[in-house]
Amino acid sequence: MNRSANHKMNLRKEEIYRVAARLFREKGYNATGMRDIALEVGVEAASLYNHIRSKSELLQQCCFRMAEDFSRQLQEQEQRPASLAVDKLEAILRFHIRVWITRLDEVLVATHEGKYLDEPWLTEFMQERRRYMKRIENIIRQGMDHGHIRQAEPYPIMLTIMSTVRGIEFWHRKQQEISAEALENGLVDVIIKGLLPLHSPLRC
Amino acid sequence: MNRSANHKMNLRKEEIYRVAARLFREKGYNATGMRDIALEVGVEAASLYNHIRSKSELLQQCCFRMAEDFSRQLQEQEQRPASLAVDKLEAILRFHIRVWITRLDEVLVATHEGKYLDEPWLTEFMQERRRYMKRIENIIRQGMDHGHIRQAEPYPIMLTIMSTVRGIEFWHRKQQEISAEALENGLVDVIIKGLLPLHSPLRC
DNA sequence: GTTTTTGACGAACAGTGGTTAGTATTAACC
DNA sequence: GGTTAATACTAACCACTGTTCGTCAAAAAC
Repeated sequence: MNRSANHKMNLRKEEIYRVAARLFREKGYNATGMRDIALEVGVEAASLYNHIRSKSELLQQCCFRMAEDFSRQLQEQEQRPASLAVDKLEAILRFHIRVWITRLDEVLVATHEGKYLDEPWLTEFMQERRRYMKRIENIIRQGMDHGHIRQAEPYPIMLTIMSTVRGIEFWHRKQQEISAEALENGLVDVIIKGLLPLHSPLRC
Repeated sequence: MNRSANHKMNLRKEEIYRVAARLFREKGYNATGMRDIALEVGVEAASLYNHIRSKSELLQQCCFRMAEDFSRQLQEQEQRPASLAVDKLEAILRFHIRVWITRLDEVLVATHEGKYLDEPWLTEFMQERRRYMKRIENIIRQGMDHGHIRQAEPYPIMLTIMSTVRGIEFWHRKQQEISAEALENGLVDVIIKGLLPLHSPLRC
């Protein structure tokens, strides 16, 4: 098999993967049948098995591709100087936001449908997520040690960074009445700068 | 049928509802069978239908009970003086957090499995959520008009208030290494006060 | 030009889903 | 104590699930 054939094969597999990710998001993993996927690919359900091993393999791809992309980005931030904790957190937050804006299907499947992974992938996936959260907590702690982040519980801050992006799901649904840039900057502002006005007695 | 019998009947129905909410959260709506629910209630699947009309009715209860509780709380806040926008938002946020801490099953089902509602409930449910978000946005705008909230896009702020609580799901899973009170106050702090330390040049 | 591989197909399987019908058992009411 | 209502049970139904099998046409390889 030459390179071109290999490429063509992966194209079809990739198409199935993309259709599956979209349907898994729209209808949920369990409510999406192989026949639904096949219909949108333009093929019979049985034919899908010439390209993939099983339905659960599609879910695994969704989850672990996202996990790897997130982990790789976090590693880049970890390698920057320790004094830039706030900048790291902002970069991490912006990366999260952009993924949720540009790759909503995959990231929502990984977030909402990951619990349907079979073992041992389920355990591996949840452990990886736990580790990821711990690494962000460490960066927050770093920032507090250097005095660049005010003293507070690192855990709720980490949860907020992880969870704020989920609102982007609603932004996709409505007619996107504000731009992607305004959304990103707005979300970063809320988390990084806070809600209160400059002259508030609570701020200074 | 006297009041005691009526009460007893509602007790059984309520038990089914509670079991269903827990299983819907743990395994998802579609992956939860009537036989699963029946097993935990201690009865055969067919017997459930002496108390409920259908599986989807259980989902409807989850979704619309939560919707009503949230809407009622929001109405209380809306009736307070307009000058207290920040206090309103804090109260709303604290209400959200407490619901996510004390009634995780129901609120997660409403949030994650609501899309499996049949029509016309699906449309009604999503419209109600849209309205709810608009009402919060209005409070934020109110605060900006009165100068109690710094000028910014109200939409991302609303999304953050709506979404931060989702991280509480992870807090439930782990051994709750911080208390519910510390979690609540920590989350409120991040949103209301922001991340940066007091002496940061970005704050003052 | 022949052989081999790829990929699509229709049919079918075994399991599971929510739900209903009919019946027996228990509890409440007069 | 007999009647009635409520609720439990067993059995079954039918639609649908992910997946496999054997077959066949087309494209790739030699």
